[in-house]
Amino acid sequence: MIRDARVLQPDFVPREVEHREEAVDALSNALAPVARGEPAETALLFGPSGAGKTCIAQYTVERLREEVLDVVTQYVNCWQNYSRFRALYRILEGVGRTVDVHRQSTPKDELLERLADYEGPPYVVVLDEVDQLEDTRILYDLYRTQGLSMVCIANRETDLFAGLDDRLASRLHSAVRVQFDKYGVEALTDILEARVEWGLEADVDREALAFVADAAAGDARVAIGILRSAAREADRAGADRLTRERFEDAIPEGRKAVRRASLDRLTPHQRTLYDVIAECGEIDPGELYGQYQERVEEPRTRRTVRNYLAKMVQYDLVVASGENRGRTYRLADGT
DNA sequence: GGTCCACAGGAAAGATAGGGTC
DNA sequence: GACCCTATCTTTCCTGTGGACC
Repeated sequence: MIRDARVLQPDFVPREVEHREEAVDALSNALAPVARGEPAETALLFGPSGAGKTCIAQYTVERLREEVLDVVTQYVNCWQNYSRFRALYRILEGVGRTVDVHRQSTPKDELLERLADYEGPPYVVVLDEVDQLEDTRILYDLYRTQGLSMVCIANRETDLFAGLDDRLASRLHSAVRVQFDKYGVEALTDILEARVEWGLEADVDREALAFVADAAAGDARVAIGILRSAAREADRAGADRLTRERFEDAIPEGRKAVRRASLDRLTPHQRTLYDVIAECGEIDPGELYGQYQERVEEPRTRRTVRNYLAKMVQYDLVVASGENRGRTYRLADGT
């Protein structure tokens, strides 16, 4: 059943992309000056989760590496590397300048100096989930770094620009923008069909894949998660055919897998808050804090809990509605 | 209208952990 | 091993906002 499991992984970058030719062209054009040894234009990729932003960025950068001999690239997930220090560390890692950098004892200004001293080939940095950066001043520092080009990925343009100072915002307004919309059922079906062709030895009809695409509501991560879950179950059962029924059974697990990836990033205290909200449906902050206090041995202060909740809202796990005394929390749709 | 209260979120200080240096 | 430095997390203090109540 499963010939190549890699193509069913969420971070797989295909050799050919489906239905995103315009985005690939726009990004390729922005990066084209690199081939002449010049810095590329800054590119901003916006769109909802599962719309293919990360995949297209990595695909385009990979094609660039095929065409240009002297180019260095690095992918930085700003969700995981949200502090200025971590993000800079990852960027320096891309050019091999972290040999004697110690995570706890090297001032971040020194990291910046090292980056400024970089004199190698053009360097393209993909900053994924850039709106998660704690300190967006790093973008200004990168913008000013000679020979370094940025591809910034975020869900919404307003989320990114809300956190920027005026100086940087005005510079980024001239950057190349690529907007991604959710995939339609047809497009998502094509993507699934290609994955089946590359990675599975199975009989799957297009109608069943269209059913999966519809269930995923335009989110490629969810669609591929459902496909992966169904393929795994069929493999275990020794089946050689993926039917609509099997996909129907795989939908909860496929969705759960995507959600699990987000929940795994929560600390135990954050997870307790998430569980309380999950059980109560919609809850006000006072009640939420009370229940949280009862469930953990050493509860954090209210202020820290507010920080946790703000982070979970940023992660799209929780939705905060209303202001001040009218504030309530509930789980985000689909979680 | 004035007061109280619950809440959000910024700023600064404190606590902690990890690594380097002597 | 003691001390220093730094990043990160947490707490404390504070201000602003808006609903409820008198």
